[in-house]
Amino acid sequence: MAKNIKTRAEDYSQWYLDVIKAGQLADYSPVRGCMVIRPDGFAVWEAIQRELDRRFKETGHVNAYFPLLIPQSFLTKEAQHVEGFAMECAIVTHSKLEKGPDGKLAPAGELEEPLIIRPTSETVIGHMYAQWVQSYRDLPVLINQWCNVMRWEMRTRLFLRTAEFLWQEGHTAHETEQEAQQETLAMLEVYREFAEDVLAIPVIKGRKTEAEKFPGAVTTYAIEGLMQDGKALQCGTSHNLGQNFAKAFEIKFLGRDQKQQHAWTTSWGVSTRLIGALIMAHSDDDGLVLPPRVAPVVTAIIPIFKTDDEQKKVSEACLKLAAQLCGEAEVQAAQKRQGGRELLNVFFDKQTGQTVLIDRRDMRPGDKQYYWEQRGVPFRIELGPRDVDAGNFVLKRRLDRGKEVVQFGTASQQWLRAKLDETQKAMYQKALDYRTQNTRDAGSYEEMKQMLAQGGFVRCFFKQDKSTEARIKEETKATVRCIPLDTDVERGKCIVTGAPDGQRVLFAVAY
RNA sequence: CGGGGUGUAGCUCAGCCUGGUAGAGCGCUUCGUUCGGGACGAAGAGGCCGCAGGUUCAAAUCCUGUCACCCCGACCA
Repeated sequence: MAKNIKTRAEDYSQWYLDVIKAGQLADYSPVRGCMVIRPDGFAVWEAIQRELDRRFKETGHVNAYFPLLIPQSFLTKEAQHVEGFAMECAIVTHSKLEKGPDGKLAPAGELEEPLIIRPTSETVIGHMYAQWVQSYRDLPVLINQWCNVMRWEMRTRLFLRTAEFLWQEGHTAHETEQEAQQETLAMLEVYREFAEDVLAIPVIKGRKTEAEKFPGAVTTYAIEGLMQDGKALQCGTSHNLGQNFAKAFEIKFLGRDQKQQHAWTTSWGVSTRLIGALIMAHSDDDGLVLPPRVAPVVTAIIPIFKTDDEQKKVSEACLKLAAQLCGEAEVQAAQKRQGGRELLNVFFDKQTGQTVLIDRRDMRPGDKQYYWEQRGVPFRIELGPRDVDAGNFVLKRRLDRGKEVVQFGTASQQWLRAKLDETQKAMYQKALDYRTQNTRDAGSYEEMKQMLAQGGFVRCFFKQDKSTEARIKEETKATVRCIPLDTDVERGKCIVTGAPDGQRVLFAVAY
C-alpha cells in the first residue's frame, strides 16, 4: 500500500488531495483559492484540449480570444446574469500603485468604471456579436475560446472548485430558435461522447431544473457523472440562451423576411474540473489511474540490473523494446534530443505527443514502480537480466495491478495500442458498472432519503418547484442533478408532493 | 460573512503551562554497501520560531495588536 496516500475508506477528501500531490498534478498557490497546475497535471489538460478542440473544429467551430476584463456595466445588462454572478466577481478598480506618505505602496489611479475579471464571457461576446452580426447571412457565428475565468469562491478544492480556472467556452449565435436548440444539444452530445470515449467517465445527459440553470439561460443542459464516493459531479454544461443576451446586447439582424430580429444564442463549456472528475472516477488507493487516451506517458520501462554487465545488456534490450513499440527512428530522435538524460521519452504517438519512457534513473526498481504507479501510467514494463535471457519481459497493468509475462517478439506498436484500447474500455466499463449499481429507483420520499444516504443517483418522479427543491436539499443535501433526456417525456406522481405531473429526475448529493 | 482551530527546517510536528537564545521523523546533498515492489550505514546542508509592539538582564515561550492559512456552515463549472 502506498504510504503517502490515505485510503478512500479512511478519508475520501484527504485521499483526493494525496493523489494530486503524489501524482504532482497541482499545488497550492500563494493566493488563496488559486492553484498551480504542474506539468503532469497540465499534460492531462492538454490532452483534454486536444481531443475537444478537434471535436469543436469537426462540428464547424473556430477559436478566438476575448479579453479578461469586462466593463462592470456589461454585467448588469442581463438581469438574471448579474444576480447569478455578482457575489463571486473580482473587481479591478485601480490602474497603478503609488508610494503613500508612509512609504508603502497603495492602489492609485482609480478607474472611472470598475472592470470585472470575467467569471464567464457571455457579456463581452454578446457586445462584439452585436457589431459583427447585421444580416442573416452573418449567421451562424460559431466561436469557441480557451481561457481562464475567475469566480471568487468561498470554499475551494483543487481542480473541483478554484477561484481561477481554465476552461473552454463556446458562444454561438443563430438565425432561428430551432437552430440554437440544435446547437445546444449537439454540443452536449460532443461532451457526452468525449467524456465517455476519452475520459472513460459514463455521464448522463439531462436538462437542469429552473433552480439549477445558468443565470440568464432559457434552458441549461448538463452531463452528470458519478464519483467513487457516491457523489455526482457536473462535468459539462450547454445552455440555450434564447434571445436573452441578444436582447440585452442588441444582437440584431435583418432576416430573410426583411425584418429586424434578435439572434438566438447558446453557450457551452467544460473546465479543469474535468481533471478532478478523472481523479475521482478512476483513481485508487495506490494513486492516480489515467485512461490511456489522456495519459502523457503510456508505458514506463523500468530496467533492472545489478552489475555493469547486466546494465549494459538490459539497457540495450530496453532500447530495442522501445524501438519495437515506437519505431527505431523515434528512439534515435529521442536519444539525440535527450542525450544522456535519465528519463528517455520516446514518442509513441506523434499526433498526441504521448510517449513510452525508459526510466534510467539511479533509483531502486521498487521506488520507480511506485513513482510511475502514482502517476497513473497505464502500463509499466519490467525488464531484467533474467527476462533478457528468457526472451521476454514483464508487463504490469495499472488498472487491476495484474502482471503478465510477454514474449519479446510480441511487442509492437499495434500490440501496445490494442492493450491501451482494452484498458480504455475496461475503465469505462468499470465506471459504468459502478454507476449502474449505484443508481436506484425511489417510490417514496422516505425511500429516497434512505437511498441518498447510501450515495449514488436516485431516480424518481418529481414535480419541479424551487421551494420543494430547497427543502429537499435542506433535509438530504441532495439536489436534482438533471432531468435525463432519454426519459424526458415520462410523467408520474411526484414522490414528495404527490402532484400527478412529476417528471422523471435524478437526485444526488453533488460536488 | 458566522462558528472552531493553527502558525517553529521543504513536509508532519515536539518544545510554550514552569522565559536562559532550537529539536525529532520524513525529505534533501555527498560517499559506501545495496538493487525483480518504498534498503542500510556514515557524514552534511537547511530555521531573525507568521509579523509588529510591549514586559524582562534575557522571549519560540508571558502580554497586546495584527496578518495569514486550515476545518465546519450559506453560494457555485
